[in-house]
Amino acid sequence: MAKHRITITDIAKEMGVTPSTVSRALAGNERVSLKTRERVIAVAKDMGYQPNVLASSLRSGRSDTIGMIVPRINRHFFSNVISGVEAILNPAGFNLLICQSHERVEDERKAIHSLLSNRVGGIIISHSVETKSFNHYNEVLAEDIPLVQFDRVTDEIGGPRIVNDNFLGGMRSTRHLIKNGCKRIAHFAGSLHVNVYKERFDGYKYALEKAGIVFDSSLVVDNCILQDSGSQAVEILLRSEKIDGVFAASDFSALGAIKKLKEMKVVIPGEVKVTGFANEPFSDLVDPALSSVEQNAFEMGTQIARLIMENIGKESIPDEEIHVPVRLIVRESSLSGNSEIRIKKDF
Amino acid sequence: MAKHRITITDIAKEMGVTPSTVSRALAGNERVSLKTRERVIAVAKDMGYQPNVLASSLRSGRSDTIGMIVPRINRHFFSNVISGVEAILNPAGFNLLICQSHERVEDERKAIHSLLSNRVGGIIISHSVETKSFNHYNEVLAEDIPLVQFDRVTDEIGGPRIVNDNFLGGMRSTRHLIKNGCKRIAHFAGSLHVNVYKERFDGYKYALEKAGIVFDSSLVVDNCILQDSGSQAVEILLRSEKIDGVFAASDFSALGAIKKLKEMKVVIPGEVKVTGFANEPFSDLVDPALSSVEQNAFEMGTQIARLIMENIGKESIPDEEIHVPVRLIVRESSLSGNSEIRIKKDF
DNA sequence: GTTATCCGTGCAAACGTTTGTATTTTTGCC
DNA sequence: GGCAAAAATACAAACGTTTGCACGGATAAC
Repeated sequence: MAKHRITITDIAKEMGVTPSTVSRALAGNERVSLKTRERVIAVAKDMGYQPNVLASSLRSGRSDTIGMIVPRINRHFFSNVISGVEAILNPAGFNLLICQSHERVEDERKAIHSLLSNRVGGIIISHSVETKSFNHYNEVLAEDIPLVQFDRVTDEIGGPRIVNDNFLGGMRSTRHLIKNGCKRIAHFAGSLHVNVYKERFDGYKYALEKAGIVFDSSLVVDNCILQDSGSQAVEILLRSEKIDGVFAASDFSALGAIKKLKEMKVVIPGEVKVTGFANEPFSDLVDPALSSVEQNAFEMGTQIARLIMENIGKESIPDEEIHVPVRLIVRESSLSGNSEIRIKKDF
Repeated sequence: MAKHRITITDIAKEMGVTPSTVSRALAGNERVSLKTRERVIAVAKDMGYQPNVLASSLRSGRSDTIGMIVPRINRHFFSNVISGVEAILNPAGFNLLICQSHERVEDERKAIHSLLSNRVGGIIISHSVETKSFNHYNEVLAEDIPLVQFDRVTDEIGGPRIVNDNFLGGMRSTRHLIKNGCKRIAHFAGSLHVNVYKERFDGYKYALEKAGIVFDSSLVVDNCILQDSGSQAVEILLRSEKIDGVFAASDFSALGAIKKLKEMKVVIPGEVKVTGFANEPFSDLVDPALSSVEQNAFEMGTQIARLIMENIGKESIPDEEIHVPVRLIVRESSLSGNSEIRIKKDF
């Protein structure tokens, strides 16, 4: 029916003023008298006016939409970061346009283009695991719209990066296993060209070194972040090696390991202790409950949002890396009965 | 640096033609010669042209952005529906603007406004649990942009509704429990003003009736979809009632029940059998693994996307309710050792 | 060679805002 | 009451497209 949407021109006509006055009134501009401002707002509400943000951003060159690209939204970590971002952005009048890269660099490239076409005011990104070169970001940087990287980041792109303290998480997990008596700790790593996995690995090595344990590369399984690969890895490892601990860079591979170990009648945590990473919702449901590193996803999101809002309209964006603290959550899968007291120190 | 974004006018000047020709050429319009079309596309690519969708939708009145409102994105079901929607929409050149209502009707209202302001071409919605009146949708209907409801729907709003076969899910779960020997089956329901919970409840009642079991309202716990309420409910019930089965409308309350029952040393499935709903990722991780009703979220998403694309630009949108089949997944939590064969029929 | 037809392109207005500048109205002051 | 200054509003162009219509030139028909 009412195909015609109310515009400021309609309001202007209705009131016998010009669109400019209406526009300024709605924007709260002091140049129009308080009386008129109030009248305009009343009439606008009365007529059911919905501002056209397309026209607005076209004219003003500004946009209240922020683009966000994540590998997948159905991952606990990412969906919580998104919630954190929205918690800050929405009340401030911004919208979030969310894209998934599905871990594919091609989709990531497409998403970038789509966001640029939508003239977003800023872009928030966590790279796909496939992404190794970053020239598709040149356009973003050339347009100088703020680009904030989080979690999966690279220093090949300027601007702020906000990451978990993955090194600390890896170090603490490993140290915790050592304190609980592990001597030969395997590490299920992710792709080591991705910062988060590299840093978890570095933390692992560092903890070993600090404890005087010689690093043994045959205990490291690369590209092992899925449940299946965790199962396979632990099975293969146990054939040739004697291990008494597993620090997995992902809760999923840790889960796979636990399942396989149980199947093999290896006692957890008695014979092998296991820790994971990300504190997925399932980690306290498995038996034994899985120790894991909690990432403060929501808080990370709020920081990202604040960062991008700060940088909108700024000429140059500072290069900085912000670390969000992580927390080791100790559960049954990594406890040796006799050291519970000492572990408390790990929190 | 290059603050100036390339426009079709730039391309036109460069080539010595007019913007209209460029516009038509890029749109693949037959009215411009193939030769020119090819040249335009080449030059556009060469100059790094990014179409301005704001200007485009402003002028054309069409928008390639679809808005979607869900209670929360960090729920397995919803994030998978979203993925399904995107899987169809993105290749077709549409973008998805996702909003969360956080189960609050006020946020839902705000999201609607925001989407309308963004002049989306269509809206996909699953209502918040709080939403009981629907007049905030009048504006959407008045603008006649397609509105597709899914999962949590109401027939107070016209247009297509796409839902799981919740009745069937409830019926099958209950029947399965009955076939496995349960005589007194409790039901943990959600808010009964929400269609999905109402229908699961109806399915439960229907199955009881068909089996000649008298419905007993004291075995129904209202508003019981969270883990904690599941724990409490089972504890309270067992004090006064003798039950041997629980059909929970949510995996979370089923989980709570399982945890509490184990704590109370009640044997599952020996003394009490439990089934849930939604087949959350954790349901096969708990011990005993939880029987649940799988909702085909991704496929539902693809259907929603097709539906909304079909209806864009249409005058009137047909009122229809589409049912997506569900599947009962039987796991340990509801099996009586001696009837495994008969259960197969439930699939 | 004239006229009709068609093809390719140009012209200009429009979408709904915002915003710099101009104009009118009000106010204060002598 | 006249005048300048200040306040309030109007005017008009612009943002980057799309699109109905007009136009010129080539081809075809007679």
